[in-house]
Amino acid sequence: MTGQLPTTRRPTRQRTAIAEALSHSPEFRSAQEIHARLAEGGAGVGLATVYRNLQAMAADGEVDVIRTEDGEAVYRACATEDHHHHVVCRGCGLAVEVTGDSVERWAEAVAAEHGFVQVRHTVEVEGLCGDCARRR
Amino acid sequence: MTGQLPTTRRPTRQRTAIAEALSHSPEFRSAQEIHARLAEGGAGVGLATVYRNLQAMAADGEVDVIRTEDGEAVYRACATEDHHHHVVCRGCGLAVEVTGDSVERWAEAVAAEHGFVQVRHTVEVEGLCGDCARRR
DNA sequence: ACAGTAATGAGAACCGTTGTCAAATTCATG
DNA sequence: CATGAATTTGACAACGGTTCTCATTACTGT
Repeated sequence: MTGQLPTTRRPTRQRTAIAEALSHSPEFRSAQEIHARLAEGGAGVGLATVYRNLQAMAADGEVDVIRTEDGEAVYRACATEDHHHHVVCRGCGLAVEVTGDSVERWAEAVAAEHGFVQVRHTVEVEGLCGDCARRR
Repeated sequence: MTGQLPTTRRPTRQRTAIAEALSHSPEFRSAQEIHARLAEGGAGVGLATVYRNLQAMAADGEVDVIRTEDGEAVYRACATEDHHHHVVCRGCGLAVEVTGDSVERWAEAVAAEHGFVQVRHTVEVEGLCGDCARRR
């Protein structure tokens, strides 16, 4: 069920710069942050271009996207190419990648049980990370 | 006893209407949807008021908030009693309630594994129900 | 009833994101 | 290398959800 679509992407200076910038940061970055970083780095890239490419990369599974608490989309180079989820701290925003075969199976099974096909699922786990919990 | 923070909330027609509308829907609703529903229901409530109250309710833990894939905030009355999830058909909207102890345990375990506490989770499973699948 | 204070509503302001479209870049060919 | 077709880019406008502003209205305790 892996689906590398026939993606026809042309390698451009901008696209490379964006991927590069992203790969150098272990943290999640917003499109605006990347745009700013590229701007001050001399190699300016249009804001719209940054958005477009990040979206495309996310669609291709090259990067992870999550929404911050205030709805901003933030991206990060994928640590694993596989399908996975995140556990997000509602205190500091720390996000940890986790995989969970059991959830995948459960989702698939419970959907099939009711005759559903082409199943997709969204799982969000949030809590307080150790540091934030201690800090309260 | 833990408690009701000294929240000085005044009971108003608007606030009640919002809570009411929310409690009648098992699904997550956006502020705009609630605003629209109240509007056509005769008892109009200002959009800003809907936003303010939903935020307040969320802050007080009366309702759950999650962000849709496109960044919109959606709210749902807290199901303190029967915690369950839904499998929603993206064709016709059919929603089936399902429970899943395995998911609950997985979420708890995976969070604890990374030192997270006060864990909450949201799980949404979507696909095409049998009818819709056949119809394509 | 009355004053004090929280809540409301209409609309403007915000801000992240997406759309527009002409100009620039890339690729495949001749 | 020249050329043309198809992508991609970028500046800026437009969008949409959310928040802010502030005058007006509705509760509350006395």
